[in-house]
Amino acid sequence: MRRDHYGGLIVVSRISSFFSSKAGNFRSQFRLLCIASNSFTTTHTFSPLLRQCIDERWLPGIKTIQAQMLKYGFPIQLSGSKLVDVGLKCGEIGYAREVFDEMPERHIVTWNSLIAYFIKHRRSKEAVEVYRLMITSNVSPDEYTLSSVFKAFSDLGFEKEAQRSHGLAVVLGLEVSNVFVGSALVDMYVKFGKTREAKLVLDRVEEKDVVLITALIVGYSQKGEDAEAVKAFRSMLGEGVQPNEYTYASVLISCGNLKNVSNGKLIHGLMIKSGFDSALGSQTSLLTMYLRCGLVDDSLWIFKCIEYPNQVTWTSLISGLVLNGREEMALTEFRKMMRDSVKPNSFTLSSGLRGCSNLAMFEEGRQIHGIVTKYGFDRDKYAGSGLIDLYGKCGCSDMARSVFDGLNEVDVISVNTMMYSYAQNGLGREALELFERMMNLGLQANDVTVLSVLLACNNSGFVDEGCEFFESFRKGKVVLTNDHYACMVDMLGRAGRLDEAERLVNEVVNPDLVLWRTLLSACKIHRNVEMAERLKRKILEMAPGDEGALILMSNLYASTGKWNRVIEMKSDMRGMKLKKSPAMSWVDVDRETHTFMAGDLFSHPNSEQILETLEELIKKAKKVGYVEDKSCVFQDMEESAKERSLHQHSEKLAIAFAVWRNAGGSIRILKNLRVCVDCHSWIKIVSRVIKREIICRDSKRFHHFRDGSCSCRDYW
DNA sequence: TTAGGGTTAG
Repeated sequence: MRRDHYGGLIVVSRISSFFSSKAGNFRSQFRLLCIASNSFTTTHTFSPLLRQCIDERWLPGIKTIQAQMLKYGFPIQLSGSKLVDVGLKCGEIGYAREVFDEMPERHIVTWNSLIAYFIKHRRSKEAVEVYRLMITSNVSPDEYTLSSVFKAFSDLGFEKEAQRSHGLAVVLGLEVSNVFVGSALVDMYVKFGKTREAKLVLDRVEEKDVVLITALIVGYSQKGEDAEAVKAFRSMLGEGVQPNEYTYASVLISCGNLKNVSNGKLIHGLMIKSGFDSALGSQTSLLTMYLRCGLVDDSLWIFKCIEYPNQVTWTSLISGLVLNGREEMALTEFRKMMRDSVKPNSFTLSSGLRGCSNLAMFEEGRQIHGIVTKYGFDRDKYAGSGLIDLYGKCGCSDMARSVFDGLNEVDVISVNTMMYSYAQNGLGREALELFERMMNLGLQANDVTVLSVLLACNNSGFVDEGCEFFESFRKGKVVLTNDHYACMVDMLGRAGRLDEAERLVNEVVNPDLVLWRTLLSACKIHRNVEMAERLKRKILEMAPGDEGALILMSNLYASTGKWNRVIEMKSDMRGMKLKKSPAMSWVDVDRETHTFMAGDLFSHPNSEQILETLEELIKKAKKVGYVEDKSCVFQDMEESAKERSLHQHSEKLAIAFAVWRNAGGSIRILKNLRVCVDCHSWIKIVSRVIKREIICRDSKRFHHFRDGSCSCRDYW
């Protein structure tokens, strides 16, 4: 390059030829010029270069020129707006802010750009600070400012300030005339949970568009005002506004919550027609809708059509399958997701864990715990609650507690889960201590809290305490449901306070079958035939042929020796084609689940060994005092046959199998019905004989058998 | 040169 005192101009002309060239080329030439030429000495040289750098939003170039200009003492007369703009676009917020702060006057666009940058990067506090500075500098915000800043207010929960700015938007006429401002306001009120206000804003906006209406639908959907969401969707169609993938995504969730398949299918059709059925977000909602409506097959078909399911899609599938009682399939899908290298998040993990806890799959759950740890969700409240639930439902309250103590945030749900775990495992005192702590923390109790407290009292036999709690809950904020009453009825009923229990049922506005059946089962325990018959009539009026009631009656007649009535009941049941569901037990040995059915002695491949071991165990148990309790046999048969029938209960078979396989550790049994008195006393003795803990989860609660006694203290 | 909405959970 030629250097003379005209050098600057020569450089300029050369540079001009670079203007049309591509960015990369320009930049490398620029660097060369910086190194090779000391001709950057006139403003003529700087200006075009600077313009090019700005056009290319190339901050390092700008900075170099600025440094040069400073070096040669040229005044910097640059447009601050441009520099801020370039700074923001290059992500150099420090630089942009520096320039911004030095500007004596700022264009409104510059204010807006800075606010928008902070909001985009979720730095709401700084956005609001700039906005406040704007107001105190007497710069009037415009539609761009307001449509941005409302998001920051909702993010920070600044309701009062938000209302003042809303007032400003009204004064400026922007609330009505600018749909961006309107949408931002709707979105903000939705995030504050104020759908009524959001709707009022929407109604005032002159020209409604898809985003505005969708924001409101989202609000309704997220707040559980699902019927309103569907209504808003309909009126949107009526007004001729075309929904898009976001709209479909939200309204479908509401259809799912309403279990309104017909609407859901209609909307599915609209989606296909308008071509929005291939967007992942709306596909995921479609999947969720079908799952919440219980149409598992349809949802699997939808899932199959999704080419690249993401984390959310997988989670939706897994949680939906668990919701529909398809835990095994949910876990298979969970494993498939991991194989496809899609990372789970805390939602996914908690869904997977719930699948395990429903089936008390301890080993499988432990493996997911490993994944929870691997991805760093150990202290997360969602995954954590899943773990607490798992360990609670597997009978390991200690492990549940250690997860609970490690959480980085305790909320109502995690405390509830922990309390419920204690309650199920008969650790009532621990549950109540936690309840007290929760009150001290100022956490608001909800319906699950109330249920956990009552269940804790029920399962631990704290009847008087339970009644006291119940009375105070009645005066509290939580609306009591039939479930709460059922728990109390069970508690009073089991304690033999049948009249009180019946009075309580009569106090309920809409007593359901569960309540009456609970009372009936208390009659069975206390062998109150007269009251039971009265209740049976009532239940059969409500639900002719109710299986639960008939079985309870038949067992009650059997336990009071009224065999003729038993035969009558059984033939009635046969007439109605009702069959008692078979008693089943499941036991996990070496990560495999084995199923046993009462009375089924031959279908297991190891039947011979199982029966041998069982005989051995019964013999040993008898030596230390086990005597069959034949009152548990609800069939009229000879005494020896009764004994045989008792020996064939599914949990006895399952335990014998586990003992034969001699896998270490505790024996974990899951049962579909409740444990009978005979098995209960037998297992107590066996736990001492074999010196192993046996944990049995029946349909209602846990029994931890250890060294001859059970955690339920024989009260269940 | 500046602006708005979604899908998964206990």
